[in-house]
Amino acid sequence: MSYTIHEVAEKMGISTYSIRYYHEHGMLPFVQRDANNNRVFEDSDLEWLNIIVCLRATGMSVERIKHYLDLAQDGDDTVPERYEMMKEQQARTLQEIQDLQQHLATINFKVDHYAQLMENHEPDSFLPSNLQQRTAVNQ
Amino acid sequence: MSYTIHEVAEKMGISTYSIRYYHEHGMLPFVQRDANNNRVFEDSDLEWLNIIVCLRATGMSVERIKHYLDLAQDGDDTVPERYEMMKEQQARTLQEIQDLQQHLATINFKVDHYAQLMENHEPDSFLPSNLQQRTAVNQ
DNA sequence: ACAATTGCTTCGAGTAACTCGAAGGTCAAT
DNA sequence: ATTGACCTTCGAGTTACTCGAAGCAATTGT
Repeated sequence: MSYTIHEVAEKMGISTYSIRYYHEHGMLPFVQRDANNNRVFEDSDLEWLNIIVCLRATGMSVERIKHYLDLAQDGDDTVPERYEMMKEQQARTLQEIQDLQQHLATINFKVDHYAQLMENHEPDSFLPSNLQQRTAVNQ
Repeated sequence: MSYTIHEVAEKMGISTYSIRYYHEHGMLPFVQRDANNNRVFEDSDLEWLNIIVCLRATGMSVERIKHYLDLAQDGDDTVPERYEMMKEQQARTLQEIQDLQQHLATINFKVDHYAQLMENHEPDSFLPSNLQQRTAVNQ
């Protein structure tokens, strides 16, 4: 089964621009061209793209991903380095999830606070303190 | 208590460059200057910066954050809009956490796979399928 | 007392990873 | 025959930093 760039973009939830960008940067080395020079994607290319999307979404740079994919093409000698890269990415992602949960708590607090304000028609008593001091004219 | 830009950077875990960037873009409207034109940060400025860091880390653009902070300075009439913004950010962050957890599962799988390979000194049988077909020379 | 160091400043250029528009080729359908 | 739907490349634009250079002020070492 083969796909156009738009079908792939749809399937993977990224833009055609990104896909071309990844291809131009050597991250999709097996993508073929048809008679009109259009890119032709196979299921195996989608597997590669899936890895790319996963690593990008978890904060690995395009350059590092390229390196990882190059390692994968260099055979089993590179398994230890790939292992280290994935361990690092695992740790980074765990940390990122924790950070986001912390930030989410902050946002939840804001949401609840504003909801209360709107329910009670009370003035905002939880503004950063300098707003109360320095822009008292607004109160 | 007041702080230098380096102290703030340390405290907040961001670079001095970012802090200057936020200040230049009107997101830290209350930061003062000393006799030598150096920025002087108060605890109240740290509260603002805390919000900025939280919203940036959860994917809000600098422009939107600026708008949110402007709303906060415009008084209680803007509470409903701020509420909507935080609801949106809440949803976005929940989604982002879910996505990351999914990606983490993919990475965990890779880590385990490589760990097994290294333990058993076996060739990699889980490469994306085109690597096995098209670069069989490496095996 | 004077030079060196430290720490801040602004300004302008550079970077990563897209993002987009323009100009153009191919093909199916009206 | 031309319209429209896709695809292409190329080059410029965008966001959010990131950095280096040049300069000023206060402190520190000799």
